[in-house]
Amino acid sequence: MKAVEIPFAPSLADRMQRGDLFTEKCPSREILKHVTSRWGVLLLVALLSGTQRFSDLRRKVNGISEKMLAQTLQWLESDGFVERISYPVVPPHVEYTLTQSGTEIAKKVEALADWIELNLPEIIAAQIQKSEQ
Amino acid sequence: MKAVEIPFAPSLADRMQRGDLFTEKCPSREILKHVTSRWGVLLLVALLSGTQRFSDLRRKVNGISEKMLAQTLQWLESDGFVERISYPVVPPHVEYTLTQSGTEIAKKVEALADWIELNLPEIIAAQIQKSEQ
DNA sequence: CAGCATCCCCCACGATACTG
DNA sequence: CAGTATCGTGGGGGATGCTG
Repeated sequence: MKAVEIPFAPSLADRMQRGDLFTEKCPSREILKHVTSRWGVLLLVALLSGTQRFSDLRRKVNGISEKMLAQTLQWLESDGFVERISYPVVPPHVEYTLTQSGTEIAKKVEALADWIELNLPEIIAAQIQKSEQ
Repeated sequence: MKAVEIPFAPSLADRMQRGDLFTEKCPSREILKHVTSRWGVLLLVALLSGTQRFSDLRRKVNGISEKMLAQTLQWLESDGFVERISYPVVPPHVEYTLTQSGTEIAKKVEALADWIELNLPEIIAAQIQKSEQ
């Protein structure tokens, strides 16, 4: 477990003028990386359906490997977006649930994903047009 | 220039039950990859401020290399999110602008980024708490 | 100024095998 | 079932140098 680094607090002024996001080593970029990662996006959206087990998620998110599932869930858990509940039984039974803040951010991510799915036809059409000109 | 692949059309039924996003090789995942890529996010948000030149963007998005700037802009252009306008002068003058659909998706991305910046204190606090327990 | 070409590195990720 | 450990690869991405 890597130690948490000292957070640097951006001034309110910085935040007002559209943020420190554009700054290197801004802590937000790290969170953003977890959330917008290839599997982070899909897991957050998947978890909006409610509490699910490890194997449920593995089945639902097509193409994810066990390694990346475990790792991404750990990222999201460490950011406080996902709560992991392990029942001491055999065979093991572990459940994953979105926290309050996890639900909030998942909805933002879902809005993005939904927009893309909805507008996919036009996007593809634009690509084809470009390739033909 | 790579040929555009034949788009496969997901059935409406699939779309209704929360999408083909969970399917491997879904075209949406590719778009999502461009948009949520490390630099894609930042460029989209940066371009919400209006038309900007290559070097403007390079300065604004701290830490990006010329290579990744050019490459990411090409991704976004090929998806129809960014329009590239090149003026035939020397020295070269090239401008980048969000298209209509680019503006829409950029706003979704911005909403996500803003949420993170706003809630960063709580997120960091949650991380610290976890590391101490 | 706005790139493209080239080289190179690192790590995200997949595949496989093993465990409590 | 729900993971860890290990190994190998691809490509994301940086640095540098060259052009119109």
